[in-house]
Amino acid sequence: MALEKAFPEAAAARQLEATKLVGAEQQARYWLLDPQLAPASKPEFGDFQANGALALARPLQQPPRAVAAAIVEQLAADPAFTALCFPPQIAGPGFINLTLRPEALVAEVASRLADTRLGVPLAGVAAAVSGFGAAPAAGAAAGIVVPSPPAEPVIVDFSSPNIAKEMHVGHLRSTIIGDCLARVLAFRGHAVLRLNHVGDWGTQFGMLITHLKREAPEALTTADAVDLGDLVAFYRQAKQRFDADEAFQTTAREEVVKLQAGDPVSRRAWQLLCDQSRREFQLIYDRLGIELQERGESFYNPYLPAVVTDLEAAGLLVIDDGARCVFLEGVSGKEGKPLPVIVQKSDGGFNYATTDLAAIRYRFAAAPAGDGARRVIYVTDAGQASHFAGVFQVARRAGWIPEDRRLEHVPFGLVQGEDGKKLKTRSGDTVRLKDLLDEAVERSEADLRRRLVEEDRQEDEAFIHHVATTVGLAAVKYADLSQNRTTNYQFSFDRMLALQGNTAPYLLYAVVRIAGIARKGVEAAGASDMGSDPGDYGGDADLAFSEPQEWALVRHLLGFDAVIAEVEEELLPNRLCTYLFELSQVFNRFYDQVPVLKAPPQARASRLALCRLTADTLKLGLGLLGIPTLERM
RNA sequence: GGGGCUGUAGCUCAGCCGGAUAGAGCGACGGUUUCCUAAACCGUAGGUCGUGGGUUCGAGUCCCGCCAGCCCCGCCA
Repeated sequence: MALEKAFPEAAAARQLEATKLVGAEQQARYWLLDPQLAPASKPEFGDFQANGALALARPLQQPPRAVAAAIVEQLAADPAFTALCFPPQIAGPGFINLTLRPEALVAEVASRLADTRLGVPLAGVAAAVSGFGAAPAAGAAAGIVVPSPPAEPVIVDFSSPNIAKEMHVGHLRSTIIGDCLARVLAFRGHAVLRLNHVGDWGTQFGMLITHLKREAPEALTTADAVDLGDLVAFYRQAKQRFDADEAFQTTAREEVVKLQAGDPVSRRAWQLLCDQSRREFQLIYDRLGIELQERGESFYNPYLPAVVTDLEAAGLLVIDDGARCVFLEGVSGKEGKPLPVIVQKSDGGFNYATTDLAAIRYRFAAAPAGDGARRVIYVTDAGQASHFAGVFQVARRAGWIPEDRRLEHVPFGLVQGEDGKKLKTRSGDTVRLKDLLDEAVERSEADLRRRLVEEDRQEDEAFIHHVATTVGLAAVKYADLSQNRTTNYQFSFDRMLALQGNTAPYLLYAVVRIAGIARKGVEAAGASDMGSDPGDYGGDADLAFSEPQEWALVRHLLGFDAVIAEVEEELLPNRLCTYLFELSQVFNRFYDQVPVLKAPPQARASRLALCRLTADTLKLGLGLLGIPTLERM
């Protein structure tokens, strides 16, 4: 955040001090030490704390507090620093506590109010604008310093359901987390390619087509001859036959070969099945407000042979038991033998590892023969961690990943039921995503209707439907995103729809409260002669804050950009959720204890401005989570 | 057998490249409404951070051992 501009100063001063205190021969070593500046761990310590003095004490052979004192002396001599912060306090064993001057905070609030990006820089612009003393809004005000957006895209590979199957809870996390990460990256100014790597190729199709030829041939020639539910049943039967019947297996494998070779009849059947599934997936995506570009496994079919050729040329291929493999370094399997990644089966066919390798190769290859990606992110369950580790290693050794490009697996844990086991329906089936979303919305609607009765409110059906849908879907998304991605999480309708706690309804309610103030503010403004532009309640006022709850809100609001930067780097949406939850809590305390509309004019204008900035921050933050907000609920 | 992830309050979980007295929500108990939606706010109780070592001025956080749970491991994806 802009407030952290104090940081470079502190760092420079400390480094300067280190130079003086140690001999020249040791300078280089300490030059690289950082002052360990971090947000204060407790409000009474101020805004930031620098812990670097403690680490320096030993090498300098001086008491930590003496080192801290020397640093503080340097800081005090710096006009830029003293303009921003009060004189630093040395506390405890040698912590340096920094407190920002109110004027600095107010100035930053004012600049955020004028900045639609709320202080979040566009990627690549950060360095240019961050010179000390530059007004944070300077970039925006000077009119788009933005260089042409980077041509190299960031690819987010997520959702990835399988054709001829319905989406189930297993796809939930990938879809929601991937969408959120894509939104954050796009907001930071990256060109984002959202790829849906659907399972539309391979053995499963041989199975299905072979089975349908006997059971329901019309499905292979006529669109929608059987509905998707039946198709799923056929798929299950096909799988059973495949596992039990050797002759069927052979036929199915031959069918795959025909399909991959482009046999017109097989292709036509495949196309029909894909179209049908695609429409079904799209219903879910539309409902969740998620955009995706489909590029399934079949897309990489033409590139599969080149994978093998490349690996062969790189000298990585080994034929083992008739299969072409690359043996992994540093990963030993059974009996100490290195673990293989099989890229071509003994029957000559390719498997999913080959497809994943072809995808990596294509995605990093320069356009137009590839995507030329700068960063590729895979959002899949943690169970595939070793698969991706292996595939990534092969891709690196093959030389497909240029220097300074990033390739990351973003794993997530399982969705579990409240019994701690994998989520299932009462009858033991996997839960269909559609049913899960339906139930969330139904429960949300029931809650709403109960409240309307209790509060004696009248709302029309359109309102009820809209609110119930928004809240229900938001609850599902938020429950997923607010959890640390890497761990399994327990799915609970009751918890996610709770009106209090770290839930979507709680956050949405905070936005609704502010919207209420805005509405009333505009009505009141119509009566008096304050400005009547509803989008600008108090924005132009001179800001002045006095109450502790106002300052708490100010300080929290100014942390937004730092959180976004963190999510972009760590790819952990729950950090943003925690921030927004805390912001809502701080706002609710403010709302509870500080009157806004009934305050005297000067305070009122400042408080309205704070409300607007809070609402904007919540809306933007929730938007990045893929959650739309409401004016009333 | 090898590898990965996880173990923090009764429950669900945070804890941001080690930092000051380990935080929140739910649940429990007790308060707050002439006032912008009380779907809120305030307070109390509750933890030897799985366990044993180690590194460090300082460890929930890093390293090693052990215990428990989940997941992955050659021609499925």
